Amino acid sequence: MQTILIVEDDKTIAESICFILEKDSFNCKWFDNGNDALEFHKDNEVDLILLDVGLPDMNGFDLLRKVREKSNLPVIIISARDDESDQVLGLEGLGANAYVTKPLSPRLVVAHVRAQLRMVKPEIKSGDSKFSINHAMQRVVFLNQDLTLTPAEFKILSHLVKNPNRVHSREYLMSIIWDRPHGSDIKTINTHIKSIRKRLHELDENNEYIETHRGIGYSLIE
Amino acid sequence: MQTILIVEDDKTIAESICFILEKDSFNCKWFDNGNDALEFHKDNEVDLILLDVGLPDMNGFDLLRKVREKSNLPVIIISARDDESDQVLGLEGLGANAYVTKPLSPRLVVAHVRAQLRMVKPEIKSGDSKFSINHAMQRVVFLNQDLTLTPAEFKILSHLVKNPNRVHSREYLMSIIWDRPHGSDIKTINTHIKSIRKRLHELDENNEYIETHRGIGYSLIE
DNA sequence: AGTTTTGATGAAGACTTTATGAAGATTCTT
DNA sequence: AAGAATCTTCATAAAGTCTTCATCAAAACT
Repeated sequence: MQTILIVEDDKTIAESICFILEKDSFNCKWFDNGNDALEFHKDNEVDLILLDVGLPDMNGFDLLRKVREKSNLPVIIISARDDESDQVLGLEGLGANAYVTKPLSPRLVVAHVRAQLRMVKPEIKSGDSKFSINHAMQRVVFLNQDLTLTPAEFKILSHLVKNPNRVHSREYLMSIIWDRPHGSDIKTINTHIKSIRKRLHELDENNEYIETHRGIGYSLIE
Repeated sequence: MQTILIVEDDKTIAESICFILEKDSFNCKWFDNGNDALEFHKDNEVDLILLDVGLPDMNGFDLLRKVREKSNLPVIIISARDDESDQVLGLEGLGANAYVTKPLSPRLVVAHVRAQLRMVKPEIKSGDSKFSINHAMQRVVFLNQDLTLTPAEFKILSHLVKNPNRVHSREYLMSIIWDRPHGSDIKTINTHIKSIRKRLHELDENNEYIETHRGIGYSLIE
């Protein structure tokens, strides 16, 4: 589970953000002042900091500066001031990753949190799928191994990986392979699926990941 | 140099952002519509997209969705609407990385760009590559030996060395050889790759360092 | 159970993409 | 301007991929 550190002196705001974050199964740790937050950060593993720059004991920017001396974990600044030079200072000068201005909705804050964490640990799907996509190499990663696929196979499998647990018709999978209409036999898909399955079996004998849905199409089971 | 793609139909805004970005030594590419931008993204290496969601030909969100099918590069949304649900949709639903609302100052945009790219960068090369680049001499060092390359070969190979383990399309490799568009046959790249491979083989018989990705391009394996 | 429909499988052939060697065109040097 | 180096094109060979087809197996239907 990922830990979010929230540094915010307004208890109401902090609580509502924490509430949503925890509902989203984050571990949320709240501090109402910079020094305590810094202390916690020193000894604990933190994945992201939500930082109100208007703190009583310490300027939020100072806190950010101190954090940045030790780590470059994502920091989202919360500010009551919609001041441009503040934003530029925070983002560029001190290395914050995002800047949200009050009034803020907790839902939006969570969206920002997710957006940041997505970058640090890309491709975390709901649940921990055995599949992920290596865009840079045009490969599908299966059980931490790169699968070498033909272009058509890659197009099909990556689409299944992106949309698991739902049935995709052969017609639709055909349309993924070709940019423009192509008068090929629909059964071609069967053969492609066959070779994808074969490659998957080479890495994992036991399981059936691609399920056939009679009369409809195929789906990938997570 | 990093390439920023800016998709924005307001010429004034686009130009002022481009101006600052280029002064900051980014390579900035502007499109006033989604389709052209998508086309460019297909064949070129883009490091970040600045996306106005209010486009004439295509909803910006659709563009983002299409981009996300192929890559997970950072996307910053520019929007005239300060609408919370739009922001949440962009950030969470479609995987944008930041959301900036108009009116915007170019300086702030650049700050956001830097903040995003800072996160992606940690592709620090582990120093144990068999390749390195001697810029001063315009040479690639391979197994501690200087490789004599022609200008075109140097441009291609040094780019592969700088960005190993990812596929580079022939179109993109072409654009590296020539500064401005050049109506040459795309297959020219095959010939250059051939001669680079030949030179590498002269120093190391056994291994295949440049991998062919059918229908896509080439990559250098570390 | 027998028939029909649908999918799986393996292999052949068509087709597409890439590699290769060499020739022609271009550019650079002297 | 001649010669050398480089870049591009071309034809052909080789490799890889896609599609089709025939056959078998499995499920659904009577």
